[in-house]
Amino acid sequence: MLLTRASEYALLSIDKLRKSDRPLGSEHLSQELCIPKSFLAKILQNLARNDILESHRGAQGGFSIKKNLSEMSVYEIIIAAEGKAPAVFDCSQYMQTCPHGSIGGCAISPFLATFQGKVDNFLKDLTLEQLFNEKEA
Amino acid sequence: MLLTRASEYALLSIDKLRKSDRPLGSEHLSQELCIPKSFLAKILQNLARNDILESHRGAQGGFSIKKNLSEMSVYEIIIAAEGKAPAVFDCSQYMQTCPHGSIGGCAISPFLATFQGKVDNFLKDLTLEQLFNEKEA
DNA sequence: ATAAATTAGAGTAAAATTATCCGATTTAAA
DNA sequence: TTTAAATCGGATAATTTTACTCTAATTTAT
Repeated sequence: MLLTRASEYALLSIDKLRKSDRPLGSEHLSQELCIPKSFLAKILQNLARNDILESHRGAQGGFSIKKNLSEMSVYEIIIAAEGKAPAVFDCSQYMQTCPHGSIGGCAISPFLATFQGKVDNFLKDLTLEQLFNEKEA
Repeated sequence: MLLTRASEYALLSIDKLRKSDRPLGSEHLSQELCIPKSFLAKILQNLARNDILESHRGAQGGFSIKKNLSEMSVYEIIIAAEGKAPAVFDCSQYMQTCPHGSIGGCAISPFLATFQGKVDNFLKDLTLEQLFNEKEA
C-alpha cells in the first residue's frame, strides 16, 4: 500500500548512477541489477520526467543524476517511481456507501490523517544522502 | 508492501473500542465501520493473540482493549494485524539468482537496510496515544 | 439448554503490481 | 548520411498480493 518494487528499483538505480561518471543505459543497469529491462526503463523514464534523472537519447546515451543527493528526498523518489504520492491508507473509499459514516475517510477519522501526515513528513525529511552515507550502527 | 487494510481496520477498531466501556463484538464493529464481518473477525483475533485486545467468548462477549494506549506502538499493531513485520522492501529475493549479486539483499545494498531501520524506528516510536490525541495543524 | 459470541482454516475473487512486447522516435558517431 | 544505440509510449499479459467468504467447531453467560 505504500512502497512497491518500482521505488526499490529506483533507489538501486540511483545508487549505481551516483557512482558512475558517465550515463548508464537501462540495458546496462537492468543487467547489473537483475531487473527486467523494459520495466526498469519505464521507471527510469518516470524519474527523468520528474527531474530526478537526466536522459541522454541516442548512441552512448543513458541516464545520469540531475540533482544533488542532499536535495532529493525519498518522498519525491517514490512519487516519481510509483506515479503517485505514497498513501498509507486509501481513506476515501467508504464515505459513499457506509450509512453510519463512522469509518468514512480521513476527515471523519482524523487520526488516519494524522498518521499519513507523520509518514509524509518522515519521508520528506529523509534525503538520499542520509540513506547512502549513514554508517550502520 | 508495507501496510494493508488489515492495519487500517485494526486502528479503526481500536479507536472504537477505546471509547467503549464494555466489550464490542466483531458483528457490532463490522456494522458500525462497514467492514466485512468475517474479515474483521480474523483481524481482531490476531490482535487478541498478540495481547493488544482481550477476547471475551460466549454470550455478551466481544473484544476490549488490554493495554494502555501509550504503551502501544503502531509497529506492534501492524505486526499483529498483518501477521508479519512491516517490510519496506523484500530485499532477500535476489541473492540466489542474480549472478552479479550487485543488487542482492540488504547486506550488499546496505542503504536499503538503513532505510528499513529508519522506518522501523519511526513506527516503533509512534504510539497510539499520539495518533488519537494529537491536534491537527 | 440455548443463544451469542469467538476460533480456525481452507478456499475464492478481485485488484494491484510486475513484466512483456512492439513499434516509433531520437541522436551520437562512424 | 547511414547506422546503431538508446530512449519513449501504449497496450496487454502474467503474476502476486490483498481482500474477502464460507463452513464448521468451540466457548460461555444467562
